[in-house]
Amino acid sequence: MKIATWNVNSMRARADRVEAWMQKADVDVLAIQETKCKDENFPWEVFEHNGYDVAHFGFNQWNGVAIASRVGLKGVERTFADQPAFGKAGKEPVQEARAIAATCGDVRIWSLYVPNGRAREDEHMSYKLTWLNQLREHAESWITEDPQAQIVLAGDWNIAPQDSDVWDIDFFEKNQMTHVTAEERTAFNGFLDAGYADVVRPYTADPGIYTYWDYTNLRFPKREGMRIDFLLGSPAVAQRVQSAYVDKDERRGKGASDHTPVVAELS
DNA sequence: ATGGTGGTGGAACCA
Repeated sequence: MKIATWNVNSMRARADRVEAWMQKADVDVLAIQETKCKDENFPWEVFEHNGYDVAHFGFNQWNGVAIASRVGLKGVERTFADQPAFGKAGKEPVQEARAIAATCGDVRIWSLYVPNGRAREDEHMSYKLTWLNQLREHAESWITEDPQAQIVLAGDWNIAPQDSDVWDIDFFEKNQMTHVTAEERTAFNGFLDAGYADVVRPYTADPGIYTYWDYTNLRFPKREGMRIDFLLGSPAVAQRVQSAYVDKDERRGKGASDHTPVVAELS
């Protein structure tokens, strides 16, 4: 069973590339982030024509997550319990379209788009940390209650957990950038402490393997990327992993997303 | 070449 996660940065703009990639990669399940559309604009046919069921969750041009599967798609859940809401001053806080789950085959998959903290002192940073902590509490309880549970937390985590996950940690510290702070890393490591494992890193341990390159500043040709997209597996999933890779080719050429697909194959 | 983005929606915001 082949599982992938991919922040496509607009499902409409990326429809052809997503279709071609799914055919090439032959994945069974694809967790998608940043669809940037509502249901009425979602390109359902891209998936249906290729034999996939798909569930989407999106309100507008912001965020948006989906799961496509050709091994079943049951128990679709939108937002996790008590998912923190965000609202600008004077506006009603809303639970954003950042989490959708489905059971595909025998695995519970979450497609997650973790909030971007924007800046170290920004109110979005505390939102991000709270959001992650709330999710972690649930994720921890799922495997505490059932140690055999097969769960994959897939998505754009907007965190570089290790210094080697960015092209130059000194640049990030000097410019007070996000994604690398102790608070963000602690939030991410909470999932590892709870028993989840990054099932891709063991197969992609070489330096310079990233999943995201900013469109600006020629980051891709300069090889200045970040590893921020992860497949975290519960213990029962982790022991099934046979191989994994990051598809850097998908970042090349005209019309690429700024993120690459990240893939793991389970027995 | 001292700059160099892309998506959405139709200006400004987001990443």
